[in-house]
Amino acid sequence: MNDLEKRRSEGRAAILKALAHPSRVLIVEKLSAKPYCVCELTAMVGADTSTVSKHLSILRNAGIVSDSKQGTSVYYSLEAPCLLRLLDCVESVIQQNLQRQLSYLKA
Amino acid sequence: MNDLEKRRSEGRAAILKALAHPSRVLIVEKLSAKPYCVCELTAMVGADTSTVSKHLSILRNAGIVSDSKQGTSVYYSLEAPCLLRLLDCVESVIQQNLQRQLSYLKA
DNA sequence: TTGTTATTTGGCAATATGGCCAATATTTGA
DNA sequence: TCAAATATTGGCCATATTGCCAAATAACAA
Repeated sequence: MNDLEKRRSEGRAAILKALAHPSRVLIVEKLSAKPYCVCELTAMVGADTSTVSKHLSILRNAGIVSDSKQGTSVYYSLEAPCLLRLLDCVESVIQQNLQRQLSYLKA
Repeated sequence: MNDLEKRRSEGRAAILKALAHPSRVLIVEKLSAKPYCVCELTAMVGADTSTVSKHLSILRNAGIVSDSKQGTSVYYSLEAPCLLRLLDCVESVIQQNLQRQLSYLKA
């Protein structure tokens, strides 16, 4: 792995890592419909506000979401629209795995 | 987050987690061209054989790659073709972040 | 059988991640 | 100004991840 490849892989892995948590996946899916504030997302995720806030800051640092303050609330929006197709691909891997398991059961 | 949503997010995050490591991203990119054995991938990644073997087992457990033994070697192949488009999306997020940083510099 | 090559597995130490609580802004409205 | 509501940050602990070494396993050839 040369230096260029190494930096490329590290950059890509960093984005994937930012997505790779159940709560963060859920947040991205919810934000694909419309922006939500932290308190709304907190209710959806079902964790402490501070925990959700930290998840959001991870997504923001990765450039996946953006925030804008309105009154005392902070609203988050999805920045990268292609992420939904990305999740579709992930879903197809899951479906393929299920198919495989089914065919093992039959055999 | 109800139970269905919870399980869905966990499943998707598990796949993303399997991808979210520089060496594993590199492996997926290399395997998109053609299958390689562990020793070839070990050379590409530049880590201990045992380390690469463990990375491959993580990818295999996620259904992202499959393996087939040929002699004393084990060849790994990419199972999910859409993963390349997934990486393209990740790349576009990176490019978008760069654009943003550039426009900050200009301002 | 014995040795060689290729791979996997177990074990361990270092580091990273995740979650809650408590403390600290920040904005708004009484 | 003071209190209330919303978010973020710091601290701490439990758990997970990663990478190397050493040991075990598997296939093959002499």
